[in-house]
Amino acid sequence: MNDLFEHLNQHQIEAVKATEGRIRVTAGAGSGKTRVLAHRYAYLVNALGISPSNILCVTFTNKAANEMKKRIGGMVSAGNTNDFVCTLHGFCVKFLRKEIHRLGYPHNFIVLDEEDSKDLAKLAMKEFDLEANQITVKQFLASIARFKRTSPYIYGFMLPSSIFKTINETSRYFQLQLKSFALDFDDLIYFTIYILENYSDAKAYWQDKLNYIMVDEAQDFSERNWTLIELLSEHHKNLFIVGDPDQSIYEWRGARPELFLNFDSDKDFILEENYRSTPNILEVANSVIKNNKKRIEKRLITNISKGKNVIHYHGKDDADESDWIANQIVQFKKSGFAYSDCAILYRASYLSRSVEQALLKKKISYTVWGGIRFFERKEIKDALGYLKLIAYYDDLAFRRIINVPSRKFGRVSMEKVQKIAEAQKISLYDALKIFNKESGNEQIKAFITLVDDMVARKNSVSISDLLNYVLNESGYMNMIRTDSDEERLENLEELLSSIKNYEHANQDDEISIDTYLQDIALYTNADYKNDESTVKLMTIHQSKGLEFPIVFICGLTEGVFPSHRSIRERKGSALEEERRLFYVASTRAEKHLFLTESEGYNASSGTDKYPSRFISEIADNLVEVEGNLRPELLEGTKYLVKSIDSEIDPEPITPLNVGEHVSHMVFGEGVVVEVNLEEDTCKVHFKDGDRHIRPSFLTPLV
DNA sequence: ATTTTCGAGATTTTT
DNA sequence: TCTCGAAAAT
Repeated sequence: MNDLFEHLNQHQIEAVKATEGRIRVTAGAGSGKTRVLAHRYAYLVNALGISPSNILCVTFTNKAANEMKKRIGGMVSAGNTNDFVCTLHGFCVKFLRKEIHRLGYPHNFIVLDEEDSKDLAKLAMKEFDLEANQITVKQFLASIARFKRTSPYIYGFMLPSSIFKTINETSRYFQLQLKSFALDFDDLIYFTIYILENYSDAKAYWQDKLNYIMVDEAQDFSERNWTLIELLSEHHKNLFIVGDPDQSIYEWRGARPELFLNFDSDKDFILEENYRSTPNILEVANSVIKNNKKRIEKRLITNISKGKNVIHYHGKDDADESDWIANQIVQFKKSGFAYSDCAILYRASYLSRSVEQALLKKKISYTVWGGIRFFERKEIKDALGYLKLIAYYDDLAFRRIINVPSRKFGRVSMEKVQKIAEAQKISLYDALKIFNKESGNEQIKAFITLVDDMVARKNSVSISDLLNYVLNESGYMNMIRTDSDEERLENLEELLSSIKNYEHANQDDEISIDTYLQDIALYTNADYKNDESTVKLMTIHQSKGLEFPIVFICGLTEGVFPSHRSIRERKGSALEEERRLFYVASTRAEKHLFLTESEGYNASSGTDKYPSRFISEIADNLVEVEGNLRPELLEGTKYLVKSIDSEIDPEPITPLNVGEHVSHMVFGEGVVVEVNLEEDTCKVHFKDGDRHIRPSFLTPLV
């Protein structure tokens, strides 16, 4: 039993042993919080005899859940299923499969991912002529989310006329959702809360069942997440939360780190000892994060020896920056590191491109983590669309694949079928059968025969065989093959083999297309593609919770990281979040940390590129500069920061004219040669060349 | 009249 | 790389 505590320090052991009551653990980066959670879980099971079915362990991502399961699996004797080690959304799905019948929904309701929601939104908007010119799909979905947050809409879901007095695009969106019994991510949380609050027997059952609840990354919880978790722990009151406000990087999505700070705890633990990074790296992280005003002071200490300097490389353009990174990796490889020891982190996914090119050139094998997430890939969604159509006659799946591959069934045919479906209140697929009798073509006829055939056989054939057959017979495989799109073909192969794995792993249970689709409903990542011998490329958000011996943070350009959107947001909270993002990124590194950026022209902000303000926030003696970093570039950053800060009021509109003489703080005097009002930039001829500059950065010369 | 193809434009972060 | 709108192809 004691070996359970062997690899823990005193604070960690105390936290693990504090099982009863409301416990809060504030754990800095690299202080071993996952380890504490896993050990606590094992302690509950092995030492106290609690059954895993009475423990809920909530993680933030599916990846983290899998990681946690693996760790726990190594400590808890086999046979103890840990069903409730999952994301909060994952728990809600499990909960709702059992309980949603109370609201008149079938247990096999569909979960909409973001793209599905977008498709639905587009449909609803189109019907009311609200296409992109008025509001974007994103804005429309945001308004739906707002509506769901503020209205008792679940009641309205069941009786749509009672809540929507007028028929509009919003009510239509709800109607479409209801027709497919489809829940989006928000619905999962809200429906669960609704059932717990309104059905006392369900509430009694679940509150009694969940003896112990643990939450990882609790600083990323939204208000509704807290409502739910408090509701679930109301009876036993054993709630153990772990988090780090400095690593809150999801406020844009509704995370409320202050609720973690305000948590009403019986006992508090603080883990400050860092086991991951060298002091050099920690000091860099600390010297940036301390610029945040909204923060509790926390000091990370470490016993690791000093280590190598953090290096800032300044490239002359983004290709140069990427090449430099690739060269460093080659050097590390020569000195005995593996490619998998290296990670390249960036603010936005599009930044991976130039890095990828450089790695390809040097023949360095790499994996882009979740760049395009596996289950969001077109071909995977199409393949699953065929399965969904067979399993549920799902309308959304129908729309997706009816003309893929082409069956001469375009917009006009779709409208006709939709009319039939609407008039008779039947699914689109049933409507297609009626449509087919009147004006169907050969291909549509063959499609119907195929689907009907598959529906008849769906319970007697294995899922993998069925999918394989459908993809071949429908001509989908042929389409991909004639495109000779190797990657898509491989992805489909991978999907098939993952289904085979699934069938193998669950061979004792009764499995069907239905259960399979339900089980993968929340999976957006392909976690099984974990290649040991490749450099990892990922966004900083995706890197959370991971660690690597060697980390490159690239694209550290003002306007990219921090992004110009958060800079523009006047409240400053967005900028503080960017800073926390930098903190997360830099504390991923164990031994070596590299910060890279480059000169050039930034198309999205319409100006030249300057080093990120975060670099200038680092104390001078902490970084070593490589590359030709001209001092005026750092001045440019300072100027950029200052002028945006002073831009509190809407900038005065004094349009510049072509030919006007202007002066710029860094580039000196010049002449305006072009004015672009739409992009709010102008091209100025300076003595050392032409540059695009925002008018507000120029002073007219009299 | 419909469907398909082709080229231009745009990209934060995720359950 | 993917999405969307306009011209070409059926």
